[in-house]
Amino acid sequence: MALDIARLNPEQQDAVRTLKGPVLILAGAGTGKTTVITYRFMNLLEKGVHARNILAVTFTNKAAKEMKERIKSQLKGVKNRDLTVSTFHAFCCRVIRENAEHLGFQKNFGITDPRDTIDIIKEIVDNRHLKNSSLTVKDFIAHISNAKNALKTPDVYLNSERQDQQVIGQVYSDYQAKLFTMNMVDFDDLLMKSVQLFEGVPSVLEHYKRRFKYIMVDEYQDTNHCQAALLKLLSMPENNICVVGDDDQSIYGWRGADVENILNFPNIFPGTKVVKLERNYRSTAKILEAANGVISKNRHRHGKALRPANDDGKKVIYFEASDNEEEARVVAKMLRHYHGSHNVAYADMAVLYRSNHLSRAFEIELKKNRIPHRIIGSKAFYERREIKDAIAYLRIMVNQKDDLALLRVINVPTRGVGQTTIENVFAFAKENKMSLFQAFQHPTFQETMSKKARNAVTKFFEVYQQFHDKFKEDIELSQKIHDYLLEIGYLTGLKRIYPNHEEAVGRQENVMEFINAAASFEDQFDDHSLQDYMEANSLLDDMDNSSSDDDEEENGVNLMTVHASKGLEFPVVILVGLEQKLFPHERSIQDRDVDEERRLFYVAVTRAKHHLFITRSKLRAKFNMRERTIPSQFVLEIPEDVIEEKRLGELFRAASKNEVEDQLAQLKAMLQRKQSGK
DNA sequence: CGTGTTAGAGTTTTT
DNA sequence: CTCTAACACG
Repeated sequence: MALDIARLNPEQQDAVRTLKGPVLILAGAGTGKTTVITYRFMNLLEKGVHARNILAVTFTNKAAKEMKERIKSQLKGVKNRDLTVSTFHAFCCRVIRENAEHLGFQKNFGITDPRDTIDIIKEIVDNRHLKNSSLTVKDFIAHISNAKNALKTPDVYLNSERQDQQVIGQVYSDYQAKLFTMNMVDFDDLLMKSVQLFEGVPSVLEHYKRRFKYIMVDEYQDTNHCQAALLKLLSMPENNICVVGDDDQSIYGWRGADVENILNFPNIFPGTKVVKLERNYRSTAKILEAANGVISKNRHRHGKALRPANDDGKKVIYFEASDNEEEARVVAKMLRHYHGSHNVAYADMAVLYRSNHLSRAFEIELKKNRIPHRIIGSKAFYERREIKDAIAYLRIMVNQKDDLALLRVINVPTRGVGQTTIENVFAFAKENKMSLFQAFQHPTFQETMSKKARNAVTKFFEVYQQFHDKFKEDIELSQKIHDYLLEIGYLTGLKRIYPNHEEAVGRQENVMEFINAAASFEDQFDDHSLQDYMEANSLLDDMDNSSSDDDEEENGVNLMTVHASKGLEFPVVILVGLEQKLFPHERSIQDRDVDEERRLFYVAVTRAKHHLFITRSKLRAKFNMRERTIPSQFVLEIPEDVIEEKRLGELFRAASKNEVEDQLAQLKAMLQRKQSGK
């Protein structure tokens, strides 16, 4: 099928047609960025470039998946195996795994979850008696992460003249040592070690350069120093690199993203062709005027304005609730109103908030009103204790050096391995420089254990060994996981861990759901390897909660943070909690970096296609208290002629027929619930 | 060794 | 309010 480039506007065509050399596409929100990047990919294929030689990098799994699907639907001949469209982290993970030996790691290394990092740093702070240092565990973690993003090794800190830097260096270096002995890496390591690998082993770099002759990067404004370095290494000297981004949507500065990467791109890659996409096909003119008006308050921009392709549309509506209960009630009512009177599907509406904890109030209210909804980005499922336990059981199966995982499961359910045994095994492992896994099985150590503990541990490792072999067999992965968790006593043990019958059943269902997720992974990727499944799990991003394929939820209102909404669009957007100290967030005000918050607000506003409804609560619940609030400065920055404040009575016109029917259905549902409840 | 209770602390955003 | 860590008891 020929590519229909003619339907693109001139700037878009220009971007799609420029295939050689460095290209910077400055694409405002809703200007057809994804279309351009996908078309350009396909144009490369059409001009004879092999799919194998193209690398496309995105930030989220969802974006990667979407792009892959768009390409595959247009070009049937492309094989999945040849397409490299992945996130930075997934790509780097692959690179490191393929070259683990160069870094001294075993190929089956694991990826820490953030909780592991906390535990490790805590222990280090303890050992080094840094409890009273001015830096908290959190601070150390942040410093280490920033260091990695900036490609700084522990030595840089250890060699510093400043004492506080040296302390960070010590913790950093201990942390790396600990990860190494556990054969694990963290998120930032994936990126940093890839760069170190490319810099340190030219033949490896050469290999990937030969493979990936054309590179495309989405959301380039969100790259950090490390990622930029990686791309430069890979693309030099031909520099067939095309990056797409929008400096006005740079919202990950706190994570090390450096807007300078996109601002300076033409200087780093001389001869860059710059294409600006400003024509917005998404939103109404009024919504764009609101967005443009607010973002123009920022300095230090590339400078562009969104030009509307659509009609004026409605004004932005602003509402001040007296307290958060009322805010939630009004939002629910508004959703119903749009659904009933404007015929908008619930799935086409989104409730956006600055921080996660605000979601709760709306969740409760929507449940009460029986409005179908889903919360995107709550990793809550994976945070559940029983899921973490199940994962730990699998982690130790993949990587025997994973002390943290073993520690987590050795006594879950309780097997008689108590604190004394744990302390002893730690000491023994340390003395003999071995992993806990080895120590537990060492005859000398086993003699020191109580009979009860010894029997339990022996049984544990017997089952372990049995399944260690079995996992190599080519049987259905989900089946193997199920049997393993059953045999080792975890599935049945849940009843003992949670004496409350109902709770035990609920937890068990969750674990079963987790096992089912493995089945759908198998179907999707035709992959029965436990290691690959675990890797996919670790690299899951919050948008990727496919675990709930509930129809109710799939077709429901979308609740998410503004960060999570980037890249998405909705006919109706409800933006809540627009209060000073909440949005912009208190910390950004202290740090005098309100600009990034303003960009975040800009992102939120530009998600809306037709209707934008903004709320604030005059009283905001905080812990147990209620605090008086001030309207967000951003609301005041919206040009007056495109926003109107409404009072409670003015919000809803006479209810339409649809709406009445809707409410009737809701009443019926409530009645039924009451009856069945009694 | 295992479990239950209580005091205390904490809410930004995430690959 | 909610989640966690420390502690005391059986």
